[in-house]
Amino acid sequence: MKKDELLTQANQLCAVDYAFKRIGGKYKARILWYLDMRGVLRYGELRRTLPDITTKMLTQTLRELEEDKLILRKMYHEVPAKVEYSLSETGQELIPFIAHLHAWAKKQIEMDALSVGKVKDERTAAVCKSVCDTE
Amino acid sequence: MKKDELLTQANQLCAVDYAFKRIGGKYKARILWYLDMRGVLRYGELRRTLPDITTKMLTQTLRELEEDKLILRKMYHEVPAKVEYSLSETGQELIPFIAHLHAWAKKQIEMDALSVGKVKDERTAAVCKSVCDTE
DNA sequence: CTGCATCCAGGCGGATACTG
DNA sequence: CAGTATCCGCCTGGATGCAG
Repeated sequence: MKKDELLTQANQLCAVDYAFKRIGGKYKARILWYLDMRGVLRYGELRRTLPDITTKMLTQTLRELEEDKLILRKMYHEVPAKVEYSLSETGQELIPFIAHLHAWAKKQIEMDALSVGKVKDERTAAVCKSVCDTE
Repeated sequence: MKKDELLTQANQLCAVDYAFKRIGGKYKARILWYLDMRGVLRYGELRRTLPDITTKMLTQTLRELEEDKLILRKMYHEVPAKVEYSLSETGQELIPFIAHLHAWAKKQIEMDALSVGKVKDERTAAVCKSVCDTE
């Protein structure tokens, strides 16, 4: 959802609602998080970092983040094409909150694993950890 | 989505993704936020606080939050019925992050209003403000 | 390499009516 | 008062193929 569409109905929305419309969705927070951790990323790097994303969703999500001015897009007119994405200043303001959420989630996942006794495959978990939880 | 369903696929998920699955959706964050601001709330009070919610979504969302142990549910076997909802300890740990998000969103909304020059209806905005942004 | 176009399924959430 | 039950539209997101 675009920012100006949101504004037209801003009256009936509260701030928390507004925020979730801008950074909600299946991939937005993760992309912001990765961009903060790794700095500047190319399209293909992002795609490899999110193994479950399709090109359609990656492009669409990046466009929305760009229109909302949360990320910066830099094109190089070369052959083959090259595009770099990075966090904007506004986007960086969101990192502390994603970090807090991330810390909370990690703790929860560990507690869940203990109490329920699942998550056996430690190797797979380690892969996810290396991709997602690098600090 | 329930917690145990999440755990079965936890290996392929990263922490940020996990968190958004638990507090994402259209109403979850707002409900947690209101419960923190107002303490204990009854079903009907919650419904009035979220003017745009239907009983189906309110019940469903409350059930999911309860199963995820983010809120507490206390029933009184009286006539007429009475049920009270409040934050659990785990739920309270999420408040700082929602607060941060809320502050960010408020700032963004003001900036958007200035730059785009919309949001004319101040009375309606005031209503939302009184309901959503009470501190 | 970095996308866009098209088609399609599933599920989130809405509307309405009914109940202990 | 605090929900259930049912039906249904829409929109998110997936799969595939094509293009500059």
